[in-house]
Amino acid sequence: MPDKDFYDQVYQVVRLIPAGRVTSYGAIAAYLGAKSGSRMVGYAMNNCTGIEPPVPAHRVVNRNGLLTGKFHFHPNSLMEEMLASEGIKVEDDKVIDFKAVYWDPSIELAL
DNA sequence: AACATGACGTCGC
DNA sequence: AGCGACGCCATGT
Repeated sequence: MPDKDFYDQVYQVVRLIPAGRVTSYGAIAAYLGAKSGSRMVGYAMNNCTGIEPPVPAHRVVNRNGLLTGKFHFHPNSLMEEMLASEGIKVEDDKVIDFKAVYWDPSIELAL
């Protein structure tokens, strides 16, 4: 699979997400330049399971702060547990105070 | 090479 | 405000 570097880019950014913070697929996509490739980010995450080092995909949610990929985790409840373990409150599969814990790579990593 | 799919996002109704 | 459809780009078959 060529362009695997794209995935690595995504993984790298996700790994840079500080604990207790979350970001959106679109933000990562935009940071990588594929602002319209939000799906690609999610697709990359799909492959993140089983790679090394592990990627904190639980810190990545959709634009609504919804844990869309929650069902993709081994135990579908692991995601919110990990988030809760980092201080992120999750309710009804969505992040509480999303904007408060939001972490935008385009800003935090500020090129 | 073409078709179908996907952990999203945005526009339209 | 809630639901449906289209668009984008890369991957796999």
